[in-house]
Amino acid sequence: MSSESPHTPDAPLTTTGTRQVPDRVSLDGVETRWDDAWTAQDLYAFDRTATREQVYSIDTPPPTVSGSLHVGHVFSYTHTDVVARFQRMRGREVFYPMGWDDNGLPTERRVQNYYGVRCDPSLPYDTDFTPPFEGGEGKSGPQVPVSRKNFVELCERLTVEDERLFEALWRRLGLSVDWSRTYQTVSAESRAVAQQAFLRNLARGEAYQAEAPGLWDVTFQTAVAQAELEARDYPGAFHRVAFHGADGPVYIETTRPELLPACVALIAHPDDERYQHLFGTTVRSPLFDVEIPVLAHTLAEPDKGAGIAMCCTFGDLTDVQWWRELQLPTRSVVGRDGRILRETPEWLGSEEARARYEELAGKTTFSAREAVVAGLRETGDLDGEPVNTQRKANFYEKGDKPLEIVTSRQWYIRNGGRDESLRDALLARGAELGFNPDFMKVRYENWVSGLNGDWLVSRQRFFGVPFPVWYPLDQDGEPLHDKPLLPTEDQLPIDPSSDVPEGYTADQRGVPGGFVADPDIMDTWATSSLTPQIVGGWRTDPDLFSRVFPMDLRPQGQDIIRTWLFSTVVRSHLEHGSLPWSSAAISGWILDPDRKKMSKSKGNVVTPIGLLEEHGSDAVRYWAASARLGTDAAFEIGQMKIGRRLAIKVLNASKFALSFGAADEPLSLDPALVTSEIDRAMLAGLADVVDKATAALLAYDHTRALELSETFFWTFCDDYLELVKDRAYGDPSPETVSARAALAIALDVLLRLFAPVLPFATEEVWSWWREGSVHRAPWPTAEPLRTSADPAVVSAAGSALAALRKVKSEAKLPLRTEITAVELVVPATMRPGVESALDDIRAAGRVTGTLTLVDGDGETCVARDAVLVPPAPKA
RNA sequence: GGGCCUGUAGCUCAGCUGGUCAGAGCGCCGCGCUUACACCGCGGAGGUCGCCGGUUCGAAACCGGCCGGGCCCACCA
Repeated sequence: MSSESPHTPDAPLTTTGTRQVPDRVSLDGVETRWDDAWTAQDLYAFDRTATREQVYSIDTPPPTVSGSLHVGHVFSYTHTDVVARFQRMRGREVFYPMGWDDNGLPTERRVQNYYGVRCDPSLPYDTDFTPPFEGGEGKSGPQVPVSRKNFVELCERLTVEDERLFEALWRRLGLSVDWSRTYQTVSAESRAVAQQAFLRNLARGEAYQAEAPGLWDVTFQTAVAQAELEARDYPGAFHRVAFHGADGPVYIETTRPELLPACVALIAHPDDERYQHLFGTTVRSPLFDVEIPVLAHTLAEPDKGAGIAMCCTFGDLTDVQWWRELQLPTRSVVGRDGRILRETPEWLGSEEARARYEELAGKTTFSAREAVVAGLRETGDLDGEPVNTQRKANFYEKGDKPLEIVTSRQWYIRNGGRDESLRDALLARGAELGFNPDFMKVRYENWVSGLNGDWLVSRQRFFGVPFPVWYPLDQDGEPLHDKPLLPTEDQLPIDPSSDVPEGYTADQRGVPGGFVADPDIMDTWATSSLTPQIVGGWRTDPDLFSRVFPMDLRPQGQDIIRTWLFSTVVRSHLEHGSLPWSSAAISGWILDPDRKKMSKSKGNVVTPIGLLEEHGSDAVRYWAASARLGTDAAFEIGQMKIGRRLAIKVLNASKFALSFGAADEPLSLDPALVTSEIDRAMLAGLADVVDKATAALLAYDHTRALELSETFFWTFCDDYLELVKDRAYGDPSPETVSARAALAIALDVLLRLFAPVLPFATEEVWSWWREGSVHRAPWPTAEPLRTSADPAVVSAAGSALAALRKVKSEAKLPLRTEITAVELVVPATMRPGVESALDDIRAAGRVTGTLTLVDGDGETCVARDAVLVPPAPKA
């Protein structure tokens, strides 16, 4: 438990013991070694006695387990882990769980194929069910129907294996998740939370049922919500069709002639001169001979098509609006299977029309269109030939056929789409939420402002969280939808298709006077929108919930702001009257080298585990941490190599800095021992870095923090370390002690600065000379490092050293070449710094003779008239 | 059509609210096994800061327009 690792922010900087630095350092095997150690220590376990003020809670996105993790996941989850580690070191008790999303279409399909089963909610639960096979791929063979409960059990069985692999990857990546706190979106607890939240929405009138036209996917045979729409190009053709008016034909243009029998009006703009004389009159439709009114509505656009539109029930969302606002009749002809309804409608105007219809009945819209067009040709009502066009059609994001609009009974949750005051309240929530980067906020605002209806939460699928609702059946066996039977909260979760409502017996299911289950399941976002409640124990552990909610951070991708982020805000607003979290961190995409979004399409997929094995986890994390939030990043192996180099440099520089003095002699971290000017200047510079890096991390700018630390570190290695190493080697004198203490203090701080990004390398070094874990060590503060010295002393001395090195480099001589005499031209601003570090400069530059300082006015030091004595060739 | 982001050395990117910058790393060229590191070190070359105007004493940075890239909404007659 965490109590073993004190992490007070004010821990003294004076502890140390003996050192055990390996002769050869390496990153090989650090990932598994430290993951094992951290697990054994329960290093990242959440201490639930912490108060809300002490806690930093993260609403981690649950990855879909039936897919596979890709580089983009590694990228964005690293961002979150950097935040988690930083906050933990700052002394916050970090609540960092991991969820698995196993509730959705991808899992449903995978289970079907893997076990050769198909969910049929009407079946009873079979306690001894054994699937026909395991490990199936593809869709071969018949599928055995099983009850929903059996299906869910199979799902849970299969996903356990996926989850194990996912966890192994996350552990190797070094995510500091509390692995005792995982959740599944399909678990009983998740289902119970989803059902309870729904029942509360229902009780407060925020959830309601309505029979209304809505977008419908004919392949999946389910209703689809606005947030799941995708507009895609779809080939179509304009057909110019004649309606028969009293004064001759009225031509309209349509891309959906098969909807002709569903036509309820012709509509033109009220100001359109061409149609003034027709408003208020009627025409008759071709082929089907129905009397159709000609009406005016401002939504009709005079420059589109013929300027007068055929309104059908329903061709598109504009039709729905006209139908509603002009109170038009309903004449549906497309069924839920996407085919023309088999029953011949009664509104058709003649025997001939009925015959025409019967030819269409049962056909797909595509075939029906061909038949209607043929009919129009025959009667001469098609003017000219169809003109091909590219139009946009709405698709379900997972579907491949354009959506139809059909009337159905569905559940909705209010989200401001039809209610201005709720919309304003949700916009205010968005304004209250700290988006990182902040421009992501406008995506939220645009989406909420553009909502045109409430949130459709019911889906006509089988696998998912069922609505906890039954309906009584009247004496005719018809369900009474307005008198739902509901379970109590303590009965949850329930499956209405196998559980029985209070006051009924199982044999009354489906019989007149009995009851029937609501057949639908909830939208996957209806569960996902409750991740804070699921993981925080809202239903079963109010004490925990009060300590973690409202949470601190929601990390996620920008593509699901309109879905996951928004729906979570809606649920929290309705249930708790607050935001679900105070901040959101939005990660960008990973682009492949061609600047395309890295997708799962073959060719540009790199398996994450392969990356981690090849480059090391710290290296991959470094690449991820080098990209700002909200910005797309290139998949760059080069950046990982730089990260690996940095991690190895940390190892080597640390080994060196710890090598001075006897290994069994404690190293002091007391700043009071640091007396030499350049040492004090180095620490002063480090103090600035600590301040700026801390501020950057608090602002969710991990990139800037890393850059600051890294830049300092390389200068520290290349200049400072070179300058002081001779002094540090010496016999203990105040100057030697100063150098050693400064090195130890700087190392101690640098390791902690790098710990969030390079958890393995820093922990490795920490273990050589410190107790406990660097990841529970306090985040460094600037105060103990602050001195009166000017950080510029280090750069001045560095410039002087560079000048001496350059002389040797240009003479093509080794750096250990001695300089017996040299003039150093020093800019006035650097003079004090160079003078104060002169002994170190001489030592590092191997200046054994005279070194004369001359005033100069450049920006760097320049060495001239150097007398070089090359080292004797090696024997 | 509306909105957001973006265009800086061959590559990946820094350049915070206009006045040391034209920068870093990679790559490239040259040199060097220096008692931490050759999974390294040192030195060097490389750019009209997309284009055109404007504001200003001064713009890569601010404003307008254009061009190019990415994304989100709207567009189904």
